[in-house]
Amino acid sequence: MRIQVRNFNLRYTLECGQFFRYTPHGDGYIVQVRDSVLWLAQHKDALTVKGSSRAYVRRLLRLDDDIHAIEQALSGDMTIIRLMRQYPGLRLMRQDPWECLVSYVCSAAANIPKIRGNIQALAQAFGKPIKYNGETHYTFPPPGSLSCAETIRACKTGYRTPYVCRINEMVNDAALRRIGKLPYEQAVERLMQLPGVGRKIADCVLLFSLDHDEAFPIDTRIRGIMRKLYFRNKTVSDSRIRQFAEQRFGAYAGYAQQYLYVYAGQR
DNA sequence: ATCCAGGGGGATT
DNA sequence: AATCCCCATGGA
Repeated sequence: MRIQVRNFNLRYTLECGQFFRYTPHGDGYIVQVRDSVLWLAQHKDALTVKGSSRAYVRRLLRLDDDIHAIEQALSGDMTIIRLMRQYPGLRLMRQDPWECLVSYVCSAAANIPKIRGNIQALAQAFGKPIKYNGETHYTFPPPGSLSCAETIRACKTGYRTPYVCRINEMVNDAALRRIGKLPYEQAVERLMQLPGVGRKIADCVLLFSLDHDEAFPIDTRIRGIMRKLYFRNKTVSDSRIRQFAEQRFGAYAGYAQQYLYVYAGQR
């Protein structure tokens, strides 16, 4: 199945650090989300999809986002505009909220290869096997199923293990959807009530799975590049950075953040 | 506010 | 082979 796309780049979108369950395969990628396994490849403005529907992929990759409106909204900042031209087609994704939450709780004080290992191991230990193209993949376990602490710990989640365990009994898909519908600050507050979820992880979940494009996750990489670009390398608190981002980038601060993140990453 | 434990992985010695 | 460093959160 094919989808015509515009202003979209699959590689930038999958590899920019927001999403963990993809593997290069052939001239495309195998992508896993909750219970789905699909294969995606891009040639020019044609996206080829196997194993999923057009509607599902449009939703996952936010193909209906109005890039021009986003560019317009961020046009007050030449750095961001330049980065949007440098990485054309880099989109935020709309991940599964539960899988995104668990992934980012595991991400605390970790790095991308380690997080990928955690998620893969959790899926293998708790998920259901599914065949795709003769290969066995594993679904991501639903809320309520991550209850055995020892098994979770064996997935090398370390001190995050009790967080995963408790979150597993504190939320479900419907609760996350409801949180996502709250105004941004209230949603942050609610997510931060979960153990192991601080401001950064709350912002990641809101941005990458719950359509809160105003969220601006601040990790060390973003902190560093923000200081360098906007604070003359001076030490500034996260709340100052957040305040600056809010007034400079506004409703699409999260998009700005993702461009800054890749930019800061490759040097 | 400031400090530091925590687990695992990578780099350095 | 031992040691150092990184890192988001939570608790002291």
